[in-house]
Amino acid sequence: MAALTDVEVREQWCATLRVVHVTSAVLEHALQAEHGLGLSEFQVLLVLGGDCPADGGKMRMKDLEAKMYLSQSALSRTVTRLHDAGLLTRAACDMDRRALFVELSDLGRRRYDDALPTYTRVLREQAVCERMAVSV
Amino acid sequence: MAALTDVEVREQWCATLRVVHVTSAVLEHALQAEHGLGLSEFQVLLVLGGDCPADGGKMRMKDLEAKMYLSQSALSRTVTRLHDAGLLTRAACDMDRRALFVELSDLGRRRYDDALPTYTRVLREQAVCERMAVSV
DNA sequence: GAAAATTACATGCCCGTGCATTCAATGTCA
DNA sequence: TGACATTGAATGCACGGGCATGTAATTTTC
Repeated sequence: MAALTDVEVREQWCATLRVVHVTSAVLEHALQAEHGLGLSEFQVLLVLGGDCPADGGKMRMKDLEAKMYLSQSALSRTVTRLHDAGLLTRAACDMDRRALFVELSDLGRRRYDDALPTYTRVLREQAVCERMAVSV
Repeated sequence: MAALTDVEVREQWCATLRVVHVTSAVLEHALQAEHGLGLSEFQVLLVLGGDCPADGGKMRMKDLEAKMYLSQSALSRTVTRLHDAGLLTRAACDMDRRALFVELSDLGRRRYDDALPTYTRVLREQAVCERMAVSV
C-alpha cells in the first residue's frame, strides 16, 4: 500500500473529527435527556463500573485519571458533581492520606446500569465501528 | 467477520476518544505555540484556504459552517477572532444582505501557509492514520 | 401588498475545561 | 531530625462552546 499524501492525512483526520463530534453530541444529548448525565460523568461511571475488567470497584483518583481523557482539575470537578448527585462515595486512603478513593454508590450503580444500554445503543446507531477502525 | 460485542463497541469508541483527545491537545499546543492559532481557528483557515478543493476563496458563513464541526454561534465568534487578528475579511453579499462573505486576507493566507506544515507534521508524528482508519 | 414564517448572523448567559496555583501529606537526603 | 523536593487533590481564573434569544433581511401565505 502506498504511503498517504499530506492531503489524505488531513482528510482522514477531518473525517475522524466529524464522526467523533457528531457521535459525541448525540451521545451527550441522549445521556442527558434519558439519565441526566454528561459525557464525562458517564465516562467516570463506565470506569468505576468496571466495563473494562481489571478496573472498577474502589479506585484512586490518580488511577481514574489515567483511564480518562480529562485533566486532573476537570476530573476533580466531575467527581465532585457525581458526589453531589449521590452517585459515588469518597473515602480517604489509610496508606496515603493525600489519596482519595472513589467508588460507585448503590444509586450510582443503578444509574450506570440504566445508562449503559443507551450508550451502547447510540454507538451502534451511529455505526461508529463500521465507519472507523482503531487498533487497540 | 463476526459482529462486535457490546463491550468491543465501547472499547473501540474509548480507544478512538483517546487518540482524538491526545492528538487534538498536541495539535492545539503546537499551533498555539508556533503560530498563535487555536484549533478551531486553524480549521477555518483550512477550509478557506481550500485544502479540500471545491472550497476555499470567498465563502458564505453558512457554507463554512457546513464544513465545520462547530455550532453557528461558536463559528461566529471564531470568525470574529480571526477578523480581529486581521486574518480574514468580511464582506456583505449583494444578493442576500443577511449573508456574510468571508475570505482569507493576505496575512491570513501567509499564516495558513506557515501553519499547514505544523498541522501535517503533528498528524504524522501522532501516527493518526496508522492507528485509525476512517471510511470517507 | 401586509402579516407571518423563515433564514443568516450576532450576542447574553451558563457550563465544562485546562493552566497555574495552593495546600496538605509524603518522600528524600544530609 | 530538619530542610527541601515531590505528589495528590482542590480551586481561582480565563477561555471556548452550546443553547436560547435578538435583530435584520428575505420568503411565503393569504
